[in-house]
Amino acid sequence: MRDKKSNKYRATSYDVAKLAGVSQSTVSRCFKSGASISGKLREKVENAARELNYMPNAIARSLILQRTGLIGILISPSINFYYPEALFEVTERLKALNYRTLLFTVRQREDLPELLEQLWQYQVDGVVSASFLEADQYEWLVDRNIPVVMFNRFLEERSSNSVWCDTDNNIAELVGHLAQQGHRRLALLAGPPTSMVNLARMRSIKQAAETHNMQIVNTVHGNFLHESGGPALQEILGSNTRPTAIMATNDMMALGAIDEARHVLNLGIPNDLAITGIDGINAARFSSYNLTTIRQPIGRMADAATSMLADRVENPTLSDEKRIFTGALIIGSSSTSA
Amino acid sequence: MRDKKSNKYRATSYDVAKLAGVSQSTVSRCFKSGASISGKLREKVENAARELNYMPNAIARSLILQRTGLIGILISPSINFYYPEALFEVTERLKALNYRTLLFTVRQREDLPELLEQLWQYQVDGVVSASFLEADQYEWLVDRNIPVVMFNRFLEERSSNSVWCDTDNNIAELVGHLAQQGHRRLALLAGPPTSMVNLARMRSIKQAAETHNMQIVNTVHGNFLHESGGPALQEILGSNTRPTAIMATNDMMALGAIDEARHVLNLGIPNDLAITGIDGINAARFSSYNLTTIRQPIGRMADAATSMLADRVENPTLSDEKRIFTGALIIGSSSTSA
DNA sequence: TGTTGCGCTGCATGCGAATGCAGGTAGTAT
DNA sequence: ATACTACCTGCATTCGCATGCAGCGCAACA
Repeated sequence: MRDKKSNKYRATSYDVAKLAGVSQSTVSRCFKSGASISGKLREKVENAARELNYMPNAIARSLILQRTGLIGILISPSINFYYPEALFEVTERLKALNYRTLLFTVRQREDLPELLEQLWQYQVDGVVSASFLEADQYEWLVDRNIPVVMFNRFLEERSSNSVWCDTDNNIAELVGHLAQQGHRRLALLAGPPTSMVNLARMRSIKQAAETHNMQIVNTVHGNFLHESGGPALQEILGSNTRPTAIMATNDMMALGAIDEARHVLNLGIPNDLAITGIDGINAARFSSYNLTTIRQPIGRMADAATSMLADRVENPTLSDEKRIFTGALIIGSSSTSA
Repeated sequence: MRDKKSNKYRATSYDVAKLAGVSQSTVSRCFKSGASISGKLREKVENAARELNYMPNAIARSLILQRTGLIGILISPSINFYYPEALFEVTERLKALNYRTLLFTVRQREDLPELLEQLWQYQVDGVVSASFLEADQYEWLVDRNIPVVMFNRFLEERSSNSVWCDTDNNIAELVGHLAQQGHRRLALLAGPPTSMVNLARMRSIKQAAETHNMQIVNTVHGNFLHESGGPALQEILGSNTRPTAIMATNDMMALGAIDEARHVLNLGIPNDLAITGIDGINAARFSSYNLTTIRQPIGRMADAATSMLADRVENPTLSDEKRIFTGALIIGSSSTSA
């Protein structure tokens, strides 16, 4: 045992008990809300605790309570990149619910198995996943009694707790807007074919285009980053049938395309070419771009995810729930001249 | 005790021991690297563990080892906003060193005392602070034997472990560049007067301006966000002596100023007005802006911070160290016509 | 065959706090 | 004064794993 005299020694509830002249149980009860303890003793304990710099050891408490108060967050770089506020929103809301955030970053699918094991070893009370997560990995956690909420994702194969933004209607509205502007030939600036968000958005766009009798003359895949917008635009415009409007499945690529169009190809946006995005990232509002896009209600989604998760930590028998939000169409000058 | 038959029961080392026909200590040793255990028993234990889905409980292990493997990260929104990769870099490097990240977001100074208590209660092995942290709060942690590394900050009052980017020389170079372009009158688009980063940058700019015999005609404070760049620009241009160049103390405000200049005031950048930033954020490279700026080596800084911290967790007696990096001047078209 | 030594294994205990239960005290009612 | 509550408090145990120490078996050596 380390020297109790040393200023580095960390006082335990026993030390406080001895100094206050009470038992360890009394000290413990003193730090637990709603416990029965008399005013006199409480004061003595609190004084002793203050003198010794005592605070309860959350690790020891977790061991006996079978609850750590830790929530694991799985997050891929992209979500933090496009919605840097999302992680903060989730963490702050978890804190308000008295949970702490154990952060795990997920670059690639292969990282997951090890991360899941760490979640399990650290006894997290629940998991928010804002990254890939296969159905069987979801199940792996559920089997171990760890509630999971998927953020901005859901599983096709089975029910799951998830928070999702359904942009179908917004996209239909957006395509309608382009049709109204006289556009008949679209090109799709898509993201990675492996991305669920990308696929869902592509599907909606295709469907809406059909409804409005618009032709999708070309589909090119980028990687969701700004730098992939330019090359993709070049490829789109290099083919035989030129579109009059380009719909990107995220904002960043749309910005890249706008930059390429204006500064490399000397095209006027929106007069020579209309460009739209989806996400509603911050930079889309900058007046250099003023991008037409669809904004997702990230704050409300974070709220939903954390409260759903907390409910399931309290009551593990709750069945799965999917909360679906809708976005907001934002018409900017990248698709309409003022 | 929960029903062992239930599929929700979590096996302990005792369960594995019983199934494998060995003692609990043997199971424990089997999961510890470098422990003495014979091949035969190891195999038996591993089979039993697999059958029961057993993995060691990191919480119980932490209790006895007096080490949690948790590193607390204090981070304010702004750093994640300007360098969304920083948090990921730090977390991934910590993971490589076998530490987990306990994330705490810091909106305001007042949040800190409570967060520090949580760090202490959760027995973190160390702390990376990429947010405000007063000298006495730093001391509070050090007193409790928790090593701390400041990221992109340091303390004036006392020595500390910190990783810092000294942009003095870069700023001198940048001012020299503006002088060479013929600029004589500068304005300062500063950040919050409470921000340490902002103050350091302001000081360097003033000093360099003096060296080059340039006049700082005006200093206006924004809040480091894009939206504060426009109003600040208006205020700067509204005063009597107009500058020919504006130096912002971060990129985001510089972009806001450029947008305002071009799209509201119809000024040509850089011909009517040169604008520069500092940070080297992603958007600064977008060809709509092509901002002249100073880029900080965030990846290397993250590397330095995590390895410094790990060293101090292993060896608490190591004295404080300050690692200072330098940035890189990036000349863009916001300060020179092509 | 007896002895020494090494390498494993198990026993017992401890990490720090929470809690069921028993016992104790004070206050109220009879 | 006695009985009965109600309210506190302390004892002892528990959570799951790590580890010092003792004991045991086996091999090598004399």
